[in-house]
Amino acid sequence: MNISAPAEGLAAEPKTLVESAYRALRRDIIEGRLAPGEKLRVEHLKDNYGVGAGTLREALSLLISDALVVSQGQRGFRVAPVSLEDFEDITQTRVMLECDALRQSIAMGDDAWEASLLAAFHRLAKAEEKRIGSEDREEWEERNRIFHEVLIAACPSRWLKHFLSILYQQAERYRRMSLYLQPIPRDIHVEHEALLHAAMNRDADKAADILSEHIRLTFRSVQAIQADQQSDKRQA
Amino acid sequence: MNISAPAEGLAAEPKTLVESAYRALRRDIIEGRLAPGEKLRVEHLKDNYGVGAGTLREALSLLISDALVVSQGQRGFRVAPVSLEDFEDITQTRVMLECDALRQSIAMGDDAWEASLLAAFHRLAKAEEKRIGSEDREEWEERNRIFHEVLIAACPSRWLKHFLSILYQQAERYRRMSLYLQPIPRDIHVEHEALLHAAMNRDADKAADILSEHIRLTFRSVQAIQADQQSDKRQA
DNA sequence: TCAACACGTTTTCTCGAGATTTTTAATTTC
DNA sequence: GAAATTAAAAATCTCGAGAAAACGTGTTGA
Repeated sequence: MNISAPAEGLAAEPKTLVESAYRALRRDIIEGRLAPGEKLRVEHLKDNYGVGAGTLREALSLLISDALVVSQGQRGFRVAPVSLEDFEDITQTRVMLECDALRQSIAMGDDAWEASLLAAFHRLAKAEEKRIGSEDREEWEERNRIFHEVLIAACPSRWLKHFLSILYQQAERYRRMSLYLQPIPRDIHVEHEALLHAAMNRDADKAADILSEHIRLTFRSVQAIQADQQSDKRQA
Repeated sequence: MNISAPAEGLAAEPKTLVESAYRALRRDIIEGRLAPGEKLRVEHLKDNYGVGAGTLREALSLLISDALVVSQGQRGFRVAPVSLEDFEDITQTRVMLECDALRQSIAMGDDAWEASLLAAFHRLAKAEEKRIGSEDREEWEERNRIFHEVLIAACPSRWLKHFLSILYQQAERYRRMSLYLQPIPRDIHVEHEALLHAAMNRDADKAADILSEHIRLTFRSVQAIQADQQSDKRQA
C-alpha cells in the first residue's frame, strides 16, 4: 500500500504485471487462501499467477510494505504469521490512531465531507440488506472499508491515514475469521448508524467512544473464537 | 524497514545483493546524495551499485515500504519528494506516537531497560563531545537513533515501534538539512539529558513534554531555514 | 506562431536460464 | 540406536536479453 496511492480507494486499473500479481497475492493472503506462515515458493507460484519469477519476486517485495509477507534473506518469502497477541496490538494501535484521526476529521470536515459520509453509509446499508441472504461478502467488505475511510477522510494527516490503511488491512485478515461465526452477538449496522449520527452531529467524544468499542468488539470476537477452539482441543 | 527486523538496530550483515543495494540506496536517499524527486533510472543505477537490473528493481520496491521511493506504473521510480507540509505532518504524527510509546515504555521498563538507557545516553554523549571538532556525523546520527529507540524500547507495541522507525527515518532526511546550520540556537545535549532524567525518574508527563519540544524544535529549525532561503531568493 | 503528428531514442517492464545456498535424505560412525 | 557426515535435490538469488511503453525531436499543416 503505497502512501501516494490515490485517496478514497478509487484504485486505478493495474498498468503492469507486477501490480496485478501484487493485488492478486494481497487478496489471497487477506482472504486466507494463502495460509499464515505458509512458504511462498517463487517457482511454484509464478505458474499460478501467470508471471515470471522476477516479476513475482517484485510483487512479493511490495507486499512486505504491507507486512503481509516477510522475508529472511536467502531463505525466501513467507506469508506473515498471525497471532492473537499481534491482533491485540493491531487493535490497540488502531483504536488510538483512528480515534485521533476521527476527531480531526470531525473538526475539519465540511459539507462535502458530510455528503460523502452519508453516501458511504447508504451504500454500506444497502450491502448489509443484501448480505442477509447472499454470500456476496466482498461487496460488503469493500463498502465497509470505504465507510471507515470516509469517516477519517477530512483528517489532514496523510501519514495517519497511511498507517491506518495498513492497520485496517491487517485487521481485515483477522476479521474475516470471525465475522460470519459471531460468538459475540452484535448488530454491526446499528453500530455504524450510531457512528454516523455522532459524526454528523459533530460529537467527537461520542463518535470516538463508539469507534473504540466498534474496533475492540471485533478483537473480542476473534479472542472468543480462539478460546472456543482451545477448549474444543482440550475436550478432544 | 521490515517490521520483523531485529530490534535495537543490531542490523545483521546483508546476506543478499538485494539487501546490500537496498541499504546503499536508503543511505544515499536519506543523506541527500540522491535528491528528492530525482528520477531513478534502473539502467543507469545498476552500474553505480554493481548489480543487475532485476536486483535493483527489487531493492527499489523494498524502499517503497519506507516511503523513500515512489513509483507510478510504467513510468519508473523516483526519490520521494520533500515538502515543509510533509515534514509538519511527520512531526505531528511522530509527537503523538512517540509520546504515547514513551509513556508506555516508562510505565513498563525494568532495571535492564534503565541500564541500557543509561548506556545509550553515555555513548551519545561521547559522540557529542567528539562531534565538536570533527565532521564525523555518522557516528552521532547512529547513536542518536539508538538513544531514541531505547527510550521507547520497553513499550510492548511492535506496531507503534514499527511506525515510529519509519517516521524517524523520514525525519532524518529533513533533520540533515538543518542540524549543522542551526538557525534556532539549541543545546541538544541538554535536551537529551533532561529527557534521560525524566525517564529515569519515571516522570512520564515531564518526559513527554520534553520529547514533544525536542521533536518540534527540529521542525521549527527546518521551517526557519526554508524561510531564510525564501527571503534570500526575494532579495536576489 | 502554435498545435498536432510521426519517427527514433531512451527507459521500463518482463522473461528464462545459470550460479549459490539451503534443505532433505541416506550413509557412516561411535 | 543416535549423532555426525556426505551427497543429491530443491529453492533462492542473480543476471542479461528481448518486447512494450514513454519520451524527446523534428516535421508538417493551419
